[in-house]
Amino acid sequence: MIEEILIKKTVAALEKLYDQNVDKQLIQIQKTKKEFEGDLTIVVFPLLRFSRKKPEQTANEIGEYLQNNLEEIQKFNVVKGFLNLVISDKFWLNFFLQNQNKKKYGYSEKGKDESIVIEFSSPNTNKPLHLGHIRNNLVGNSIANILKASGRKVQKVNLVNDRGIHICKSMLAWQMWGNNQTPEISNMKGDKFVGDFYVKFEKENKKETAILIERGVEKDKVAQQTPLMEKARKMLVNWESCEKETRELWEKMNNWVYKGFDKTYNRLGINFDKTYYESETYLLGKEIVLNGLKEGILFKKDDGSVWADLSNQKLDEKLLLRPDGTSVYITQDIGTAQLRHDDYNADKLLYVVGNEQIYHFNVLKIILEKLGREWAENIIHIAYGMVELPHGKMKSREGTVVDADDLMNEMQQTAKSTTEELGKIEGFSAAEANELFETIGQGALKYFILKVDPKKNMLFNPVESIDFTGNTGPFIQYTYARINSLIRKAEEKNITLSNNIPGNINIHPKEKQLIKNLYSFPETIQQAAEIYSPALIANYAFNLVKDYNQFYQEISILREENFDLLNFRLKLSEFTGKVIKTSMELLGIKVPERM
RNA sequence: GGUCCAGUAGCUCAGCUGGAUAGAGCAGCAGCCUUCUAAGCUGCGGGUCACAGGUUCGAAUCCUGUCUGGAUCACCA
Repeated sequence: MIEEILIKKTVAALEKLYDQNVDKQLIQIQKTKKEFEGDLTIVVFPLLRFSRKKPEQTANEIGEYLQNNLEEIQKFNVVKGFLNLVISDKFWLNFFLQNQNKKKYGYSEKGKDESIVIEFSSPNTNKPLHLGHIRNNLVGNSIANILKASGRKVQKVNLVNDRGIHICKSMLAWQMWGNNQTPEISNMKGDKFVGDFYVKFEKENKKETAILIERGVEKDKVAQQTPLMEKARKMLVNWESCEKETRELWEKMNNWVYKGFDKTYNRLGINFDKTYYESETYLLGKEIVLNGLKEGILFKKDDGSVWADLSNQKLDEKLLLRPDGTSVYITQDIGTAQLRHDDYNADKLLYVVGNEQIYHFNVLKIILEKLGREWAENIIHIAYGMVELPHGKMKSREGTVVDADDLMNEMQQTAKSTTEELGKIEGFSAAEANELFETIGQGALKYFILKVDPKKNMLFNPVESIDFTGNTGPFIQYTYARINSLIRKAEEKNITLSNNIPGNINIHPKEKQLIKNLYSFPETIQQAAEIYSPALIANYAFNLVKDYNQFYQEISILREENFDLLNFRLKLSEFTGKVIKTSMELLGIKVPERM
């Protein structure tokens, strides 16, 4: 890396010029701002105390030294305390030659010593997937891709919340009001079918709640005391004691849901190396909790419930087992974490889970540590922000939930009408056209979500949010297709590309800008991997594409008569296309050959 | 009330461990297709970086306080 070389040489310069031994941490190198001449800039302010001279003079002296001692430095200029260095064309061309034909340029082995298990998606089997899940899936999947590209060993796992009181609610509702209907008979997607019964339960339970309130029962206790809730709790006890009828119903309904989920996952392009089910891990959690009780780490209350005392950590007490012995969310998470650790013994256990569960993961880590699990410190909660709608949060009760399948359909439809309006599907078969609409629709949706920092809450406006121009997925896809078209045209003209690019060709500023962009791709991937941020990749792709379009618009390629220049520009386009494709792959977005 | 997160252009968002005159896109206005895909390119207007202090040669960035919004503190997950 040129930056590292520069840092070393700058340290040497300070030694030579001022007889000072300077920590390389103090050497600040940044990309030169566009309005100044240069490629890289050294900020000399922090070095003044070593030179004991004015900023301009210090910068000039260091610049002089670097130019004389580094062949990569062609020239330099000084603006205030900024030493702007112009890197020689030869260096950029050299980089270009060495990397243009790499299959997976940008990928590295840097992180190969680290193994990671990443959990994301984690659906409940009582509701269909919605926009919030989409963000979770896209972020999780993309982070997994990025980590892999950075060289780390990655296992993607899903954890299905397939048991618990909430699941019993939809089961109970189906039992009571289902009339033996099935998704097949009602011609519905299985997850939607089951989800409707969950809603039905909540509705009926609300009615019962209202009645109890009328009778004067305390408001905050009512929700737990309705006849329906009692039945649901009883069902959960039955389930945990493996009562046959309950288990059969449970399996039947969950299978409906899985069929539905599979369709959604497929369409989103999401898959996992392993799927955990809480029904298979909660017993382990229970066992760990009971052992903790035996060892006196946990304690039991008079009603038989089991708790962890976290007052030493300035937290409250935390329930781990209900009085009837059934387990709660965190109990199963304890079991799941243990199992996952046993299965993989990974260096890091990542959980992509919404930021509303930050407290939950803090507590989980603390309890695991209390229970003597040293690996608990390897648990990292990647807390992503909520997706908000113009009216605020999504609320199922108010019918403002944006359904995942519906949204994808709408995206495809919008892609279709926009594409047709632009008259871009000449020569496409119906199947090809449909595939293109899907690619563009998915690209728009995925990019829209992934371009924002995962940590932050984001706003999704169903009517306005998704554009196809500007900083969008389709714009990036379009540029890729454009490059492809260019390469095709070159082939039609029987132009044979050559790897041989003379070192003395004149590089246009727009071309250099592009090369610099390509140069920074690998470090961008590393950075994105370190901070778990697909947004970095998205922004990178947008910048790259923007610069390419400027180059494309300003410089003629196929009309260039000098073969070396023609060849170089085509090669540069090809390389750029490859990097666009790779970065979009990291985001889980496909690029079309034509659009 | 405690804890955590956020507040940057009319709107949606970038701005990495402090560095140059705070950037994109959308929306608005004005240009560019007989020439490589106009889902593009060029230009214009648009800002008290919530507010007030502090640290620093230098603060949107770090610290403190205030205001505003959100999350969380469940025998829901």
